[in-house]
Amino acid sequence: MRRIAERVGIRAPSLYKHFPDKAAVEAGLQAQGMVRLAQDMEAAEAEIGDDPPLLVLASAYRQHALASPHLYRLTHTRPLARAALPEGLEDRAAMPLARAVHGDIDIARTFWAFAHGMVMLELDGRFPPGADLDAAWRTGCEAFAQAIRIKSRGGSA
Amino acid sequence: MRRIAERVGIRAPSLYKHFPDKAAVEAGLQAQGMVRLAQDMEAAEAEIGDDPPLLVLASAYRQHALASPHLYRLTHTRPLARAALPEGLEDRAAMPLARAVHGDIDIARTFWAFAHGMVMLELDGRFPPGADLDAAWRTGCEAFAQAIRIKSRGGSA
DNA sequence: ACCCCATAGCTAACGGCGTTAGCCGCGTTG
DNA sequence: CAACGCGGCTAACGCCGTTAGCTATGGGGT
Repeated sequence: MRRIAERVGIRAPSLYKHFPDKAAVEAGLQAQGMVRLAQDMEAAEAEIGDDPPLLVLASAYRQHALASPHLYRLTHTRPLARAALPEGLEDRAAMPLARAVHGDIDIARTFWAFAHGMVMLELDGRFPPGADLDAAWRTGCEAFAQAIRIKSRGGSA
Repeated sequence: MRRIAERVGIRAPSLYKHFPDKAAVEAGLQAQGMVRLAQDMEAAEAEIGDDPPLLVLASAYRQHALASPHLYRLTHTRPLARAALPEGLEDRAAMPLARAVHGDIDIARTFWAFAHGMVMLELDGRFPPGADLDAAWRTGCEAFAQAIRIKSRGGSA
């Protein structure tokens, strides 16, 4: 809080004239993080073209997280302060993935967990130094793409 | 540190006669967390039988994390203090999964990320209240099992 | 047998954290 | 023109990890 205050040219206690406590500041930053995620995912979706959709979304997700790791952590590694979130934002951020998996909620959640896990392990420096993370991302995306194909065998073409 | 000391019937500064600092205590706990993980994964591997290996390992992993969430966090959400780790322990914990994926390192890493992501999202209360997590776990395990089958089509039977 | 010193406890205190209490000046509003 | 509230400020509280420095106890060497 003191450091945030300093960046704004203010003393720490004055922050409490604008936010009730640290948690509220974090909630505001979470909202910002969700907005940026939604924007980045929508931008990625628009650029899918003929590439594998999951791989495009996954690459964008990874880049999103690595570009501002602190904000990513703040946004995604604690309970989401939904009360302080613009209405519909959470869904908006999830829609590009939901469309890519043809609305299959289990695959969506599973793929989300995969991407979040990959990102967190990378941010936390958990992979061995030489690990080929691009290959791992590719492998994961292909596995889920295959799962979608199988699941929709009886639903569409 | 004061709370740990109290549990041992000691004052906080006396802890520093046994550990150089808080990070060293955490490293010790990380080592304990890794030992338990290795034990739990080995136990799961022994009970695979005719069940899907990935699903058995995944269930054990999830149970392991949910059984002591604080220790799981401490062990797996920060850089691993490898220097303070018994030699070979990290590999030992990874072996059951490595065997289940027939040594495919990319699938192993990917599956690990999936499991870690699922666990972290659950621990952080990130899933919507009614979410069917068992179904998500099942879906993920099946997707990776399928990926293994495809990959080994040219290698073994 | 005795001395010595390492071990392992203690209290006091430091700087940093989030936070609260209380003060003050300025600008807007009735 | 007075009143009030908004948004700054300082001082201080209780928590945190950590350090300095004191002390008692107990095992080993002469």
